[in-house]
Amino acid sequence: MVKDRSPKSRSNGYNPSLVEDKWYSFWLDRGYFETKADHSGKPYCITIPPPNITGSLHIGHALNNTILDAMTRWHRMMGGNAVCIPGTDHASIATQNVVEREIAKNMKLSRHVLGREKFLELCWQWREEYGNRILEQFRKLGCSYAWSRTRFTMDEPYLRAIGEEFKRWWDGGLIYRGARVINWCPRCSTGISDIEVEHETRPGKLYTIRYDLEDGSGSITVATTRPETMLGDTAIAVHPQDERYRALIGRNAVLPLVGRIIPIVADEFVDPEFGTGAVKVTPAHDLNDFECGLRHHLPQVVVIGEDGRMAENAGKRYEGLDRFVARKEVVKDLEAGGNLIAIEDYDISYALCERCHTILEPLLSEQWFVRMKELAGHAIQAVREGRIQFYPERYGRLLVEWLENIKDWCISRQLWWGQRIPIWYSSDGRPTVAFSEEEAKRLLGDTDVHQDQDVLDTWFSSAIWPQAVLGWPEETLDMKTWYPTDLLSTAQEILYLWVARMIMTGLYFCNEIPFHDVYIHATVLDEQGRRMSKSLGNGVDPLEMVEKHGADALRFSLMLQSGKNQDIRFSEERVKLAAGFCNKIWNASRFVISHLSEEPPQKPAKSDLAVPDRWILSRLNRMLGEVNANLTAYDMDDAARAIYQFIWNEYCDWYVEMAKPRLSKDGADADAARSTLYEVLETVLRALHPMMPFLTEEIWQSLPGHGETIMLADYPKPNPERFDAEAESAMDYLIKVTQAVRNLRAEHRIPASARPKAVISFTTSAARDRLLLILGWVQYLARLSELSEGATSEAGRYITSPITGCEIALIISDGSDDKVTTATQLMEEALVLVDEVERKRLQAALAKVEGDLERSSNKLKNEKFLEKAPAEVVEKERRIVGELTEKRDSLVLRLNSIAGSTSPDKRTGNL
RNA sequence: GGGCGAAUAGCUCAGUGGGAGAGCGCUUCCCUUACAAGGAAGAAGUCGCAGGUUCAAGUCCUGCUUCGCCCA
Repeated sequence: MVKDRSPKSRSNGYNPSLVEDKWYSFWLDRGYFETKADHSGKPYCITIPPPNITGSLHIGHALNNTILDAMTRWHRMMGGNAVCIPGTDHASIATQNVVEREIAKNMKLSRHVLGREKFLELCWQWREEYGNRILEQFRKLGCSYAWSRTRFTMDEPYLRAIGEEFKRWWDGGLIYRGARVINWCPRCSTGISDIEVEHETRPGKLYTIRYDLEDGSGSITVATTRPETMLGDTAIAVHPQDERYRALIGRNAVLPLVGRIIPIVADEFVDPEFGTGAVKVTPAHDLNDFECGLRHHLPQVVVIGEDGRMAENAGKRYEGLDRFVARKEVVKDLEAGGNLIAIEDYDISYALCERCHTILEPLLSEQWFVRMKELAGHAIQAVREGRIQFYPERYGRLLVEWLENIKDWCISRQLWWGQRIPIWYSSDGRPTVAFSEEEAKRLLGDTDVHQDQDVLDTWFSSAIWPQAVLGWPEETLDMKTWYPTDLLSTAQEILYLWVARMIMTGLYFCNEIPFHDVYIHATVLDEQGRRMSKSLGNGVDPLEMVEKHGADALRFSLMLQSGKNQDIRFSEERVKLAAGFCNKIWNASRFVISHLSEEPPQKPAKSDLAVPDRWILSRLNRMLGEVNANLTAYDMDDAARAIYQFIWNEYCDWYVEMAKPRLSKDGADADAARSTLYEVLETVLRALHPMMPFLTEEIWQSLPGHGETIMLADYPKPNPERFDAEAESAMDYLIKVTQAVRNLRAEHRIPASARPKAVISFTTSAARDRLLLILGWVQYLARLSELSEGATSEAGRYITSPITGCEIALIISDGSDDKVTTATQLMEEALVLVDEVERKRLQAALAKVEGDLERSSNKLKNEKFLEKAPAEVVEKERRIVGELTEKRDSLVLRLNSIAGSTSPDKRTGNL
C-alpha cells in the first residue's frame, strides 16, 4: 500500500503564525493589559527591567520577559489587580556611541564639531526612530504589559523624579565631589563605574626595573606590568614585615629617566610574594597606589591624559605618545640606561570598557560621588530581615556580601546624552543644586552661573525605576496601591548594578523596600556552554525562534529550562520539543472538540463517572496543586513539567484512548466521557495560559460555551474533593498490566493486528479487588480477543509475564491439538522458537528479580536496619521482598514448565 | 585572587536520605479516523574522583579534578 503523504493527511498540525498576531491584537484592542489603581482585586505589580533603547531582543530578554508575563498573567487570572509596567532606558554611553558612529559615518563629523545641542537633537531623533523597537519585540512574545504606562528614563515626569532624587541626596549630604582614581575609557572619553568594567586575562610581560638609592649605596628592584607609568612614580613601597627591605624603609631612591627623588615607604598592601616584593607607587594611575599615596601623603603626578596619550608631566621625550607606544620607548630607554633587569612572560588581568573593550586607564580625576555606607546599611538590614525574598536564595547572601564591601558610587559621566547633573556654579566656583539658570542665579546670588558639564550615570536614573514609574515623588494612588511592587526579575550581573541600588533608593526615598521578591534568572549560554556575544556571533535570535516554532513554544521551552542553576544551555531542540507539545495539545483538542456539540456538555452525576473519569479528574487536581505551588515558589520549570506530563502521558496517552470506545456508543457513560474530556481540557488550558498564551486562547475560544477571553478566566485551583485514591490505584495497576502484555507481544513479535486470548490469575485478593474495577479495559488496551480469569497452567501453550499480584498469560495455542489459534499462525517449529524466546526473556527477568531480592533481603537481615530505620521503611522493604519472592517463584515455575513441555531433540538439532 | 554553579544514558537535563528518570538520538514494530511534529516496545548509567557521616548516599560533610558563570 502506498503511504499517503498528501497535504491532506498532514494538514492537521498547529500553525502558530496563523493565530498569534490575531489574539495579540484582540487583547490589545479590548484593553485587557491595562488596569487602574482603584480597581478591586489584590494589587500585583511588576516593573520590567527597562531595556536599553539601542538593544534588540536577545534570548535573555526572552527568558526574563516570559517569566514576567507568566507571573502577571497568573496573578491577573487569580483575580488580582495585576499590572506589568514596561519602559526603556536611555543608556547614556551606549546610545551616545551609536549616534557618534552614525554621524562619523554619514556626516564625517565628531560630536565636538557638531556641538552639544545639535548632538542631543540627533540623539533624540535616533531615539524617536529606534527607541521602541525592543518593546515592539516584546509584543511578539505575547507580553501582556500595560503599554499605556510605558516610561522612558528621560521623559518629563521621569526627569523630575531624578531631580528630586539628586536634590534629596544632596540635601542629605550624601552627594560630594572629589578627586579619585576612576576607570577612564580613553575611547569613550568618560569615567565609568567599577561595575561597568569587564575583566579579562591576557598574556603580557612583567618588567623588572632597578631604582638606584639616592646615596649611591645600592639599589632596589621593582616589578611592573606597566613600565610607562614609572614616569609618574612618587614612591616605592615594601611590606613592613619583609626582612629583605626593612633596612631600606625611610630612605630615598632616584626615579630612572626622570631623576625625581622618591621615598621608600612601608605599606601592608604590598604582597611580598609578587615580583621582587617591592612595588613602584603611581598614585595618579592605579587605585591601590592612589590609596597608598593618601596614607603616605605622596604627590599625585598625572602622566597619561584623558586621550590615552602621555601628558606634559611625562616629559618632553614622551609627551603626546600613545600609552602603549610610550611603554616601548620607556623600556628601550631603561634598557639603554642599564636599569632594565628582566622581561618575563606574565598573564595580566586587564580592565576593559564594557562598551568598547578598550583597555581602561585608571586616572585621577574630579568626579561626583554618592556616599554608600549608610544607604547600604539599610539595604543589608532589609535583606537580612527577609523583607525581600531572593529566588534562588543564594543571591540574597551574595548581595549582602557585596553591600558590606561597597565603595562610594561615582555618578558623573563625561558624556552628553543623559540627565545633566543639576549642579550650578557661581563665578567663584560655589556649587548648588538648581533646575534652571534663574533658580541657580537666585540661589547663588550671582548673575554669572554655569552648569556642570557632566551627565549622571544611567544607573542613577534606573535606581528609582519602580517608584518613578508609579508617579513618585508625587503621592499618587498608583504608589499607594502598588508600592512596594511584587517582583523584580533580572539577570545575575544586574544584581549589584541595579537591584542593590533600587533597594537603597526605595528605602531612602519611600521608606520602604521597592519589591517583595527578587528572581534572578539563569544566564542563557549557547549549546557549547559559551556566553552569547556579538563578537562570537553565537547569539540566538528569539524572533527567529518565534517565526519558526511560535512564541508559545519558545516561552514554554524557556520555562522548562529555567531551573535554579546559574546557566542554561540553549538549544533549538528544546524549542522543537515544546512546539511538538503545542501540536499535541492542538490535536488532542481537535479530537475533543469534534465530539462536542454547540453547548458545553452537562456535568454527569457523580455515580455516572467511570473509573477512568475519576482517575483523570483526580490526577488533574493533583497536578493543579503542584502547578500552583511551583509557581508560588518561582519553580517555573517544575510547573511546566507537571503540565506537560499530565497532558501528554496521562490525558492523551491513556484517558483519551480510553474515551474512544465509550464515545462510540450512546448513553450515560458516553456523556460522562464527553463531559470529562471537556472539563479536563478546558481546565488545563487555563492552567497553561500564563505559559502559552496564544495556543490556549485559540483553543479555548473554539470550545462551546467559552467566555470572553481566557486571559480573564479563573486560574484553576486544586479541588481536593476530586482526589480519588481508589481510582488512581486501579488505573496504576491497569497501566502496569497493559504494559506487561504489550511487552509480551513485542518480544514475541505478535503482529499488531493479532488479537490473542489471555488468561489472568491473581495471587492476592487485594490485587484482584484493585484491578477488577477496570479489568475489562485490559482487553481493549492490550488488543486481546478475550480475557478470562483462571489458572494459566491450564491454558495450553502460552507466554506469560508475572506482575506484582497477578500473572497474565497470552495463549499461543489452545493445547488440545497444538493448533495455533493466534494470527501468528505458528507452526510446530515456531512453537519451539516461542519457547526459546520465552526462556531467554524469563531468565533475564529472573536474574533481575533475584538481584533485587538479594539486596532487599540483605537489608531485612541487617539488625541495625530493623532497629534504626523508620517502621514504614522496614514495612516497605518487607512488602518488596514479598512481591519479589512471588515473582521469582512464578518465574521459576514457568521456566520449569517450559523445560517439561518441550523435548530437547525438538528444540535444536545439537541436543 | 574571592564567591557561586555544574559534573547522572550518546546529547540536553530532572531527581535534597530509603527499589536510578524524562526528552532528543538509537533499535524493532505500527498510517489503528486527534496527532508519523504520532503510537507501542526496547537497548543503553561503577550518578566526575577519593575519603567520611549514616542501618541506608546520586542525594549530606571534607578534599581533589574538570568545565563554566559572577565579582575583583
